[in-house]
Amino acid sequence: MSEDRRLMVLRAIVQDYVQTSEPVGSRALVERHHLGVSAATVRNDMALLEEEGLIHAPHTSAGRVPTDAGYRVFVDRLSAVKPLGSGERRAIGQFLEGAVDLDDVVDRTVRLLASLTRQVAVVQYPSLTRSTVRHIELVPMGSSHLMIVLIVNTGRVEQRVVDTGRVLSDGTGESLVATIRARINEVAAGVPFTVAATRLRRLVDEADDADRAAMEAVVSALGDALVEEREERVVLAGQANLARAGTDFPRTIGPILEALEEHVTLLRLLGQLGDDPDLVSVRIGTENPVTGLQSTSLVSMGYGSGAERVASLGVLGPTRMDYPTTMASVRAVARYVSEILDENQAT
Amino acid sequence: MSEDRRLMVLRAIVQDYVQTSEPVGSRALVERHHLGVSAATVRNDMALLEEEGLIHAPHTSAGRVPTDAGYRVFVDRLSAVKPLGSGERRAIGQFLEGAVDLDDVVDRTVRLLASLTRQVAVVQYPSLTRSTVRHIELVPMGSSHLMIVLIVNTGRVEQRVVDTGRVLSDGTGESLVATIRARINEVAAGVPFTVAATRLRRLVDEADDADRAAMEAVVSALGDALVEEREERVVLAGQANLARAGTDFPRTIGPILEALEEHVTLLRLLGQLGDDPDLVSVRIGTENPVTGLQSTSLVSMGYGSGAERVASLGVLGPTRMDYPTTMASVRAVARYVSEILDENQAT
DNA sequence: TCTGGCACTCTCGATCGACGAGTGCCAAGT
DNA sequence: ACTTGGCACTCGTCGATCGAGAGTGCCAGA
Repeated sequence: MSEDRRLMVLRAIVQDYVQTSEPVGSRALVERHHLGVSAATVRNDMALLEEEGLIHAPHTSAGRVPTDAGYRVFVDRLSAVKPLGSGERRAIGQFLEGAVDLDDVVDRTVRLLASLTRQVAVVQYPSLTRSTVRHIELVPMGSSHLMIVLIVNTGRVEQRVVDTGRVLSDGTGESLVATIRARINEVAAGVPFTVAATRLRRLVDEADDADRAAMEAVVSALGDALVEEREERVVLAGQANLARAGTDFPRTIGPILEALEEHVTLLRLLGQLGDDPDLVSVRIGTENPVTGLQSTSLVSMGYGSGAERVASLGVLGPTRMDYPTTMASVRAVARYVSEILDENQAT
Repeated sequence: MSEDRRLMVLRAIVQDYVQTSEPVGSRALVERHHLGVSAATVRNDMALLEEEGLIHAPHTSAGRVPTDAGYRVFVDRLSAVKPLGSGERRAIGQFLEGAVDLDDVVDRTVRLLASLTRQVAVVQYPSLTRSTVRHIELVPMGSSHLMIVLIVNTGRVEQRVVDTGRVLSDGTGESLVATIRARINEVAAGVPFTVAATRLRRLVDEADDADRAAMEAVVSALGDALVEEREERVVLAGQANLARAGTDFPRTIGPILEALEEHVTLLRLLGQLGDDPDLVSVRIGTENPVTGLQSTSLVSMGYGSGAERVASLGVLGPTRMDYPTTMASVRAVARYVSEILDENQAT
């Protein structure tokens, strides 16, 4: 009853099932994989694997299918992340090269991931809270309004219009804007967002009475940009891949699409990465708390400029998925995007 | 053989079919609609309608289903846009109120449309080419790089980083930036984009030799923002609604989802509006050239601040769709969004 | 021109049986 | 203590058959 062989059998089952998408029986197994034993032996092993809850028979007289736990063991102990071919590496580079914009980078990334893995790709925008302020620009609009443009080290840009409640188009107004601009950049530029937020708050207290109202308006708008849930965004691509694979996927396309429209829950999901930020995280089927995604697996990884991971990206597909290859793609893309952000950062 | 009655019959067929999604027979028709005639008479009318190509029988002994041409007649001659309830109007207002951003407006709009119509919603970002420049800001980054922030009257903001090829952090560099900023805003602010583009180009020629290179870099980056296909963007929501309606929709969910990922073709589609920009445009089934969307109808309308329509929005659903209600929703949302943009414009 | 009646056509769903895949278990072999 | 071939058994799948029901087309009469 060698435990090793049982795991080999599990591995073979997963591989075959992923490839054929049909329950795999003992006979087929011994034919396709040269385990040195007979079908009967494999059947015994299968019975044990089933007892352990790693595989499962849809009905009495069908082959076996891996359970979520089975996939888990496969991912953790029976497979290695398969390195990408050089062609694919090159394709990634070419596809992401020449993005002009953070928006553009994110857009290309999500499409690339989707076409690479033929699954649904999910990319989170670099989070503001984990970034640093690069510059804050104030642009007067109309007589009393001010547009605040916030530029972050990841290249992300947010803007907001506030009413300062006083005339800005005359001489004193203009110098006020200049003063505020200088002040806030002085304390905030190059500083992590969380720190900047508190420093800015202090700035309001120090302001002259005359300028306080305007300063207050600007600072609280900046604060909003952080608190607001909108600051966290995800982008999807490849939903069509859910339909492909014909009837393969459960009839549950509806619930999945619905779950994908709940960006808030998606973000929460992406946020829960494994411990090591440099490792690909895999969440399989029911390991995943979100209703509607319990027949899917999420393969994700953090990315970001510098050492910090500022956001995550990943792909979502049926639990019956080619994990080694998918993991390789996700990892490669995450690394590449990180590099690109690094370059932009250096700029 | 009164033509009028025949059209009444067509209308009844469309209405019933939309509601039940099952082919409608002569008996059911006379029962549900009090046309003052017998089933046999209706059958004769149906035979004629079929000859005209307005309805069609899936098989010998089933009821009739409207053809694309039948829906067309229904939309053009047999239905009025059904005004929205006051509750719905209020809901639209509440949902769109409090958007902080153009991104936010677009995002809320697309979600609103999707949930209102229970179909796939499509919203195009206000096109740059049809907008006017509000302000252009230059922010030095690092020693020789410049971030250009372009603010448009619709509230849209684009940014781009260029390398000017000379040091900007010293005194002369700073004054150079100030000069360029002043110059370009002088000629471009408040001006339609197309005009601004040519004026800016001229500015390069007039520049001092010393400053020309920097000016050139800035202007050509601004030009890029226009030419680039990226400048046109669409946002989708409600894909899950395709799956809802169970098997109702053809098995063609896959192709539809694929077509929806081709943003370029979607944009072209949205671009082809009817003549009157204030009217809802309806494209039914095969009237639509895009492969994969030929079993769907697109209900769309332009929107935008001021008199000009700067972009379109709409919904996409099965040809078997409640046209009057959908058209009402699309029109209401388009108008509301236009209002909001107007307000922002005024700001 | 409309209407009731009637024969005809076709789809849909249920039933049934043969087939085949795959298992579980047992007894024998190593 | 494992492994293996054999064998009976279980079920799901596939195809054919059949009846019911819905809907039509057409005709003859009002």
